[in-house]
Amino acid sequence: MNKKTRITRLLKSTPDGQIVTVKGWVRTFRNNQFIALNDGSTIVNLQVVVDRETLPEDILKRITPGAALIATGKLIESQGHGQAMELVAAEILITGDSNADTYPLQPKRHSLEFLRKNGHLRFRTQTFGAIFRIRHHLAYAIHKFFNDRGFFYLNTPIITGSDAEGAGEMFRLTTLDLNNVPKTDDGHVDYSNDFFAKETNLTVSGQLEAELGAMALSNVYTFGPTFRAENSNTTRHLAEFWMVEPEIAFSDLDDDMDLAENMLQYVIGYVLEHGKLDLEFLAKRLENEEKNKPQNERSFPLLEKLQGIIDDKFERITYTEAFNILRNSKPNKKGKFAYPVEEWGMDLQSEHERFLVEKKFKKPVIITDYPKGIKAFYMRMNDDGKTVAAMDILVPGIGELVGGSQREERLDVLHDRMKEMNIPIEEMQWYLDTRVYGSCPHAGFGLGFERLVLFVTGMTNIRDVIPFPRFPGSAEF
RNA sequence: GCCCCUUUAGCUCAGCUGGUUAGAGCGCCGGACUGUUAAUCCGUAGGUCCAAGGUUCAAGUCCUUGAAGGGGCGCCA
Repeated sequence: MNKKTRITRLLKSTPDGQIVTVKGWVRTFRNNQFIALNDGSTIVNLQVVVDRETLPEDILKRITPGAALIATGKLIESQGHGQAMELVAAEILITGDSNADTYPLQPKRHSLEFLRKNGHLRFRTQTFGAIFRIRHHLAYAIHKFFNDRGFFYLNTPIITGSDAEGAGEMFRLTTLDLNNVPKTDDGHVDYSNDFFAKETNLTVSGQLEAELGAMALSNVYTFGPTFRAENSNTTRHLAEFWMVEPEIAFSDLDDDMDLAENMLQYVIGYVLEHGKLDLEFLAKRLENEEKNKPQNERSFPLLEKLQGIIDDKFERITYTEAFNILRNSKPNKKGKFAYPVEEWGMDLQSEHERFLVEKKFKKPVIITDYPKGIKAFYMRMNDDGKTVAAMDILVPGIGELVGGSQREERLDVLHDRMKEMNIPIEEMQWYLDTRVYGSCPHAGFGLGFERLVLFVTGMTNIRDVIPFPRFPGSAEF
């Protein structure tokens, strides 16, 4: 079964009549003669030419969209115009038929909604093939980026016994009989007989554990599944998503921003090089999609947008600067914002982020030094006593792509902050110990991997860039 | 969780101020075709107009409720 050549490799060879075997799925069959065969290795189909004089009638009838087959024959320069080479089949072996009457995918454009409903087959379309190849390249590039810079890949727990991460609603995990939940005398759930003998959840972030690693290995990163039980119904949220969380010791917020910016530029450069054909396809797709939109609603052409990320430095402004820009902006003065910008300390809404990124600066913007009231307990207090050393990277079309901060390394300050925000200090001693023993300035950030894939592919719904999306009311497969 | 929109053939959609037998393109099926590129040409079949209730002489079309899907907002990555 191993004697096959993947189409991506064939395309790099010179066709001179060599005998090759390809294995893949039929996309279309034209003129009873031309099979467009795709094996998933590339978006490009290989044209397999069959001789209908010699090919048995029953085989000919079974070459239908979606059918799996093995074709062996000579690879020659194509006599047609649409492709450089083609395979003249001497032998066709169909390994799996596909009933054309019931196969949902037709050789035509389908809506993303329809393909979402047929999620088990959408991998076989050009669009989703491209998306998931790009997703792979991005994941690989992230590992490569960190590895090449001396970072260690640290696996933080998926099942967590810590409920103080404060990043959102958690999924509870238990083996208790839900029809007969044991209770303690005071009426609470008795976890003493549960699998872990305590309350456990699916992780919402590996950051706190990553900090433990960074305080010994210096530079670490996590890249794993993350879960949020929020009832979020948007095109940018999932209940199960993948997050990248580097953590760097002896570093401050500037180092953190540099790391994030360099990483984004590196991985986007990597896909521009290694996922060129897929990106070109997605770019054309986006262009067609937006043909009917009025000019001012169209997004920037995909490839130029990605090249711009590499060529341009990100804009860096403080929350206070952003606040002033927004307060004095035209839409704010004309009352166009649903949330007027009036009081320092307010959280920035989507409409504000979009104004800054898409109208004002027209490139990624890093906003730093947020008011302490709207940020997490572990972020380092600035000298003004009002803001923390936090940073969010906002990008066009997505909004928040990265959220990070310098961590509070001073035990007394951290202690006070935790008290202030009602974080259970007793349960967090393991975390505080990093500040008790050999504390140092350190920083890190979280990158929503699917949001990165959204940004790079130009797709607009996050459910289309993860193979098996989980969201409120839906956990198919 | 809140707001808006959509639901008509396998898919993508049209269907006017309510009025005869609900249409198109593509797909499927049948036929033609040896250089096609989502092939092309000819032909046939294919409908619980999302569901329930209501208004009306008459409802795909109007109203109410519900379901499913999409978009926006909030929560965030």
